[in-house]
Amino acid sequence: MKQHEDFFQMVYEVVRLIPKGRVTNYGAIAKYLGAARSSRMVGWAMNAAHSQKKKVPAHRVVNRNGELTGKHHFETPFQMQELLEKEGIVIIKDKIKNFNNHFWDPMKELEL
DNA sequence: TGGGTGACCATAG
DNA sequence: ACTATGGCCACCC
Repeated sequence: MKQHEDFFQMVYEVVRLIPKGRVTNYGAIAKYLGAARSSRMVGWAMNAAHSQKKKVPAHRVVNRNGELTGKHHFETPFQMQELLEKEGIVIIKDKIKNFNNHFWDPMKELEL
């Protein structure tokens, strides 16, 4: 029985709640889940996201600077940027333009 | 037991 | 903009 698998599922659930055209970062998700495990674990969870039955919009998760640090883990290195641009997000040199305007914080958006 | 690594983060200079 | 440092925690030698 692995505890981290529950954590993975929780991460995926949060990522699925990210609205189209919005993005968040690894640390925000870790914080929302109680920060029991660090943001590294969120990134690690994304590493396994592609093998999930239910799809996870992993392209909507970037690092704290709005950089597409996870692009190399997609099928092609451009896919992450293409998916985001398709949702109306502008990316310059692997960095999201107006990141602050697109940022979606689960702590603020999901709290009652 | 210990070192290196990683889709990270924060702070300091 | 950059580097350095410490923390984080699971994984793999």
